[in-house]
Amino acid sequence: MIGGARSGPTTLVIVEDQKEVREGLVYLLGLDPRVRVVASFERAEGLLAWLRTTAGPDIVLMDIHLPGMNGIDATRALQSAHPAGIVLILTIFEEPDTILAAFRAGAKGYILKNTRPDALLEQILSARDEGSPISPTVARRLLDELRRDGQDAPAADYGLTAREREVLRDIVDGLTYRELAERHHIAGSTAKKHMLHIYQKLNVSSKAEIVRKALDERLV
Amino acid sequence: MIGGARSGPTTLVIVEDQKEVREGLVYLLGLDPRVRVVASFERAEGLLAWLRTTAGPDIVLMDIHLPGMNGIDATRALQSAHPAGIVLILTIFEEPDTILAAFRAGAKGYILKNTRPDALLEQILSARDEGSPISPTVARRLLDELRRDGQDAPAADYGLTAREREVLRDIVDGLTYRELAERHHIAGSTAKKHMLHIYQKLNVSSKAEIVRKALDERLV
DNA sequence: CGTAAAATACTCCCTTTGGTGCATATCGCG
DNA sequence: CGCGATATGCACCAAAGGGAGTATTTTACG
Repeated sequence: MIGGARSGPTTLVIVEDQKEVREGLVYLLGLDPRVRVVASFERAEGLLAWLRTTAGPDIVLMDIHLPGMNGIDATRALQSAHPAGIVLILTIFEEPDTILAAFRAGAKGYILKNTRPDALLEQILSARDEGSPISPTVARRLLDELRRDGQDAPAADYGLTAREREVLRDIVDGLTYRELAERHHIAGSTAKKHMLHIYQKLNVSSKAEIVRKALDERLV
Repeated sequence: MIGGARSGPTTLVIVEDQKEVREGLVYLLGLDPRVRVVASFERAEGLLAWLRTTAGPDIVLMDIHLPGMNGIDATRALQSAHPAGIVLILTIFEEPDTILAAFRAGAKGYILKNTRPDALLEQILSARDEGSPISPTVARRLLDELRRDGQDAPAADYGLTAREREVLRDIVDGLTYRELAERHHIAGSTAKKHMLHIYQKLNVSSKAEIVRKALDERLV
């Protein structure tokens, strides 16, 4: 079982097609007694076949560019077969799309190959303890991408005044003009007047429409 | 100007209320010639005041729990005054809400105080080069939170009937009972009757509330 | 200082909505 | 078959909402 109870050092598997890099990693990681590389593969298919007959390692270090099945598809396959398994992407690629795809596939971390050896080891160990090691460059890409996703609305504010935005918020919260008036210590008729202005600016004519529009366009 | 062209070492400012920690950081970071701590404050207000009279540093290390203005509000203020400035949160707190709030406020990185000194320095330097250093533990929280955001609709349907869901969709689209009735070839009073049932099932009492609830809980 | 925009407030009028009660038709299921 | 849930419909009423007009005070800005 991948990710099962450990005894002794954290067990690793490496999937990396370049022989020198693969052997370099095996050697390098072999120097530290806290981890133990139990297998390495140059193709993802090799790992998947191996896992059908053997207890899985604690962590898989996965390259992305591989002959045959790529690292992201392999991650997805691994996750669906062993949901508790920990896959860390270890690559030189940092395209936003690739990064997002990796995490969507279930990768727990994304480390760049230019990471210093001692830092690499720390990152790998952190993954075993419920962490998600992500190289700073990768993290920035990821945040940028998610920020764009989340909002990026050019914030069409329709020329609403500060007061009108306040009123709008309360309406979206379901308040009547009377309740709204009490909360802001103004007359109900004034609250209504503000709303009428908002209606004109947003080109709608009922509370239901305005709530929909405000939520859709994130005016609140 | 924060984040402006550098000459020589990366300049840092530290905002941290605990005297020992602050002085420890100043000392520790002072050992490396690649960075230079140009100021430190125990309150965010001090930093903001200082920035009004002085050219800003490359990077601000910001604690979250501070007397007076907290680190997240300070980050927001800093970002709105100096959009190019780089703020790294340096704290012991790792609550998902706090983490999200920090990034939404404009923080570029989020480092935990238990980070080893040499790693801390690497992280700080990576931020200057378009990176976003994020401690593994924090990254995991962030990914979990963002994953949750995207999907997870337990789809509470409140026992609505098929007809009621139809009516609900139209109401969310901003139709009046009359328009809705025409569209479905039923009487307006019937449309209203359906809505009254929906009100009871969802425990609300106005179109505005139902639109809000339907959109919030993805009932449409 | 003067002007324009914004915020405040009221009146009148009509429409829509929310709430209640009552009634009929249909359908599925035990 | 009869029961309950669903869908349909109407009447009535009070509350809220939408629209138009007018007017005073505050605030912002050149």
